[in-house]
Amino acid sequence: MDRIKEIPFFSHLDDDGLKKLKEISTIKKYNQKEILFYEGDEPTYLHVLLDGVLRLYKTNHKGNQIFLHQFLPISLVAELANFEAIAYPATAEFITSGEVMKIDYKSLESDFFKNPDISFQIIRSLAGKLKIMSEVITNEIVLTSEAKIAKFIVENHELFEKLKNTQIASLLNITPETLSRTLTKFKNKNMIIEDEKYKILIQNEEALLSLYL
Amino acid sequence: MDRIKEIPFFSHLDDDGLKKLKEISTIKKYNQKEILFYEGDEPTYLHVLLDGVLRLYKTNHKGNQIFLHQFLPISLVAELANFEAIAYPATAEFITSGEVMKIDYKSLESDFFKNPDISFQIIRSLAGKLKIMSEVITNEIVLTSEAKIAKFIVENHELFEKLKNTQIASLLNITPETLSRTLTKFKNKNMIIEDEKYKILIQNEEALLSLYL
DNA sequence: ACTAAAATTTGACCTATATCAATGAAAGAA
DNA sequence: TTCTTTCATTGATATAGGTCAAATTTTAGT
Repeated sequence: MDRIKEIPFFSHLDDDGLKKLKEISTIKKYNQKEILFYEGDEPTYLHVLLDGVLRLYKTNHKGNQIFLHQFLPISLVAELANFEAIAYPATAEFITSGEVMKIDYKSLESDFFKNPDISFQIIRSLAGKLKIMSEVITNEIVLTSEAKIAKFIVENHELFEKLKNTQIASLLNITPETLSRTLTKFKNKNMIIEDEKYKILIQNEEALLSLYL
Repeated sequence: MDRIKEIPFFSHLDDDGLKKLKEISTIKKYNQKEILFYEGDEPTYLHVLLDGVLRLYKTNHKGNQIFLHQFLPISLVAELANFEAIAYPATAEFITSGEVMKIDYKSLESDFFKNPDISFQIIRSLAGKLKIMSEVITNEIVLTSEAKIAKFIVENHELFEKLKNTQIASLLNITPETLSRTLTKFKNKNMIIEDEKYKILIQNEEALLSLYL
């Protein structure tokens, strides 16, 4: 259980603090596709993702998943619901097997909030989440599909080698058809070329940038 | 300058803390339509809105404003940019005349973050902002226009008396035409009636709820 | 290597909502 | 009150992107 020390969030704790923390927390393993929490659930735990990839999404009126964010270890998960005493605003699903530390939030609040180091870590973590949300808003509300794709190519073109187009489409909350059509358009305009299979090379970065900046 | 004491954010400060705070802050008045900060600006101050109504919005590729939130006094504004050392992700414009306290953030950080009360207030404030962002995402990405309007009627029907339909449309990020057509539809389905001019009465709340829940 | 399943591409079509334009109603100024 | 500007309504049209379906290509399992 000395893994707690490796969590940046708690690395400043003294031995006494670590002991208390162990008392109010448990570690649990999850399989792929298992749900950590559902949109609407009441929060009792503060979750720290120790291992695996956790996907956060909302569901729209048609039942489609709207991708918000993917958590990689080690990170604090969905702390908003805890601090505001509201239900989780999104669903968290493991897309690989994984492991989380579940901390009883009520105990944490009373014991640890006096600790400035912890408070500061929480502030950083909340600010980080806010940044993610702000980016979600930019990507989903401000940008068109074409702009989203252009941005993704510029910022993550190496992912085209690693991910299927269906997966990329799902990260961008667009359909694979739209992604395919738009990539074809970009190729026809010589903005990108497909060097070898699934490897995209940017030919005209300015043109791509101009689509979203 | 004893107004600082009235700011919930700083109400727990002792006299010494208040004195320091005064040294690193100024109060400034703004006129209607003045801009507090633009999307993309680098933050140097932490802003506390003391008076007036401040609108936060992003601008899309066509130059349209996308409404995010309206701040009412007294509240801490746009703290994300400060904590994450990134540029402001949105523009803040006064829609009435107003007044803000501008606090030099760097000094605040070094002096006040050790204070657990302040840290806790900041955590609450960040969590509050996160909640707003989460609601923006729900409203803008998850809901259809019809659902947004139904939700607005259920939760804010009294605002129809106070605001023009163009203003409501802008709060919902839809066009006045869409709002008008949808209201007509709701009236035809006897979900709402327009009692007297601009006063909307809900006739069938269940039907409205079913459109967005 | 052979087959079944999954992913991609392309075309045809659909839908929600924006845009544009015209008309009428309300509000504010003279 | 009358005039002018703003606001609301309605119809016609445009458009981005989704849905459905079929053909083709790629990937994975045996």
